[in-house]
Amino acid sequence: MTAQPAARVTIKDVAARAGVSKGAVSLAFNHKPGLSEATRDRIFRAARELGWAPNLTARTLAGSRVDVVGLAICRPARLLGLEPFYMEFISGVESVLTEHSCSLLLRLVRNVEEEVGLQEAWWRGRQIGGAILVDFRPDDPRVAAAERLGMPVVAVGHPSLTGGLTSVWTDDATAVTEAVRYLAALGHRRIARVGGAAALGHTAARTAAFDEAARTLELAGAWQVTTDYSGEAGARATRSMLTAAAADRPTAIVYDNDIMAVAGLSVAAEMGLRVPDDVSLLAWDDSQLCRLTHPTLSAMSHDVHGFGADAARTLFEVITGEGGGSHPVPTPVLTPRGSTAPPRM
Amino acid sequence: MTAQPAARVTIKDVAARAGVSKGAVSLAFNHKPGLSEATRDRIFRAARELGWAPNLTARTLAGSRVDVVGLAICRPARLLGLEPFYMEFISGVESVLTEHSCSLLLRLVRNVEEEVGLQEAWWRGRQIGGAILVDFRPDDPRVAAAERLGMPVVAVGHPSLTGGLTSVWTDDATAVTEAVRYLAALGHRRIARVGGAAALGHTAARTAAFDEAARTLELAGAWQVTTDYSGEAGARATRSMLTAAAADRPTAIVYDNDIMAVAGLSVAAEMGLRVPDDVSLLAWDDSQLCRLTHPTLSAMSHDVHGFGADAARTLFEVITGEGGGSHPVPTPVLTPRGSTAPPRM
DNA sequence: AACGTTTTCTTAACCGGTAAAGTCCGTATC
DNA sequence: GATACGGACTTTACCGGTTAAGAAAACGTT
Repeated sequence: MTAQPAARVTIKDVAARAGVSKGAVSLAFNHKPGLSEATRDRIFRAARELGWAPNLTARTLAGSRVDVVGLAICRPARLLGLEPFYMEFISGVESVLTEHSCSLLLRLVRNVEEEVGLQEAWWRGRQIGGAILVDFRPDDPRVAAAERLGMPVVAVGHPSLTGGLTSVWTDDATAVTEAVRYLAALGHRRIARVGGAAALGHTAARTAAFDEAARTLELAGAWQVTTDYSGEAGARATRSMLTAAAADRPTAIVYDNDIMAVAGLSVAAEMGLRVPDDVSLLAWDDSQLCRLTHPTLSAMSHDVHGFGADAARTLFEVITGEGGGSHPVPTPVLTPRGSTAPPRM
Repeated sequence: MTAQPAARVTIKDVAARAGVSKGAVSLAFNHKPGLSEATRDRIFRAARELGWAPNLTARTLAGSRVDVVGLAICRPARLLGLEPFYMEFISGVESVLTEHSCSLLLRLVRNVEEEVGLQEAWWRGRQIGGAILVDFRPDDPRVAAAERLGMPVVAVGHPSLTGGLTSVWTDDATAVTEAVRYLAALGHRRIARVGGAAALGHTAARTAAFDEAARTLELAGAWQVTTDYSGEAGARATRSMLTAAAADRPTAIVYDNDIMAVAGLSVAAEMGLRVPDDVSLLAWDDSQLCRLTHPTLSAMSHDVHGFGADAARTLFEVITGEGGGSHPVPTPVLTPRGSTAPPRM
């Protein structure tokens, strides 16, 4: 990948045109003191006339800032396309980065080890000024790696998973508990959950919280499985739940994302079951999708865009060294729509 | 955004450890001739022991390659989250970039002018070695900008929109024609289309092709509208079509993406219309979503992942100067599923 | 008028690499 | 035995900025 032979204008050209040294141009463009208003104006005029903008690569090398943050996502590419979560998260991140005229370096990776290597290469190579780490799993190697490198990062995940890293997280346990309580309050006793990827830390947290809630509420028929977050997996799981013997068949199912909930809805329809009369469905994340189905999907609603923005903001705090303590974002709130109702035996 | 005070290993440290000059280290790491096997080994060992990797920023500045390609997307952030298209496209792009250990610099922008400015800043600042341009509109300013800058780009869009730029495109006209022919062959005469954003070039192309097909097939009841690609807009458009007087009401609707088709399905259900008996629906792009609904959605199926990969591959060809001519990717093919059938009057 | 201060700007070193030109040395050539 | 040559490195000059230290001009003071 070689550079094109294009006559690029550099700081030297601007300096020559303004009749000053390149040091002066640098001062002007970084709004540092030591220049008269007149010279400053002359420099900016010259730069404008030449269409010059500082070369960020050189600027980075010279040791000041790095205007890029890294984000590596580790999920099968095919699934990513469909998961509204990430794109919405990214758009939230972007909205904050843009304010700081900062860009996002994105990369899809196959596994955590690859991500560790990538982040290290990015950091060592001064490609990024910090990173957002997502999808934590127990004993995640990225915690140690980030600390070893001294790289500013914000971890998106519960503190129990992210070690000493500054983190931003949703209170999954509370949200799951609320979801189960809601369904139980409607009168459901046999409640099932179609979870996400078992390897992920927050899936484990939700699974534990679900168990706990079922025990507290003395729900005999609680039942949960984990999947890969795909619609197909969601459909499969739902199908196997709904074809169980009538005495075991759940009357309400909670999903770990909205894609699987949509798939569940379709399975119910295909089996001739009415939602919510025969079975209630409760989605998670609540993208626009939940309002597009019929019936509309009740969901644990979550401002994913805001979540991303919050993560980015926190990263900036870490980078500038202003505390940037860990904190939770608002817990997903229950948004009842058309897919949940009391069970009709 | 200042750098962290971390003791970073540089080429000098490696050189010292291996007992050679930094020039030698550079030669070794770029696999250039002029070093004995023994020295080469010593250098690599030293680098491994110190955990050194070349600083890409410095490497870029020194004038060789840039291992980053830019992609700016111009759609309201909220919509992006839901559109499976982009994430899937990106994952395709990534799959090729990864092979070249190249990263993607992503940015969401508000309008084309902002994008032009951004791409120019990226290019001038040596942040990127090339760019992928998407969502062309008539008289797109990016064509001139890219040519003026001499920046390697691949334009995703029909050559009639992308001027002299190397481009990769789908044959929308043919696909639309096929879609309309198919519905007409099933016996539909009143066919409607819910299009995407009017400002986009390919929307115009599809609109024209739809008109043309309707004329050729002498369909009196052809009817189309444009939207913003959102599910809400799709629902609104569908609702207004399906509430038309019976004599005008379309018996088949083609959508410009799958989100709107899903929304359309839900509107039909809400109005008590059976799909496909009362109305046939045909989606576009065909993400996993189309297989998750009930009935499943027939779609003009399109390998978006492959499309992205193709765009990235073409960009590399442009960068290395190997021709890299414009070419179409496979035309979307009709994938009939459960949402299309002959009309039942 | 001489002198200390500021203000304003220049110089030069440096960031961490690359690449062209230069040096040194062993060996084949005549 | 002087000369030419090629292999193995080293030197050195960039790339395009930043920044600390230095210098010159402007200014206020006594």
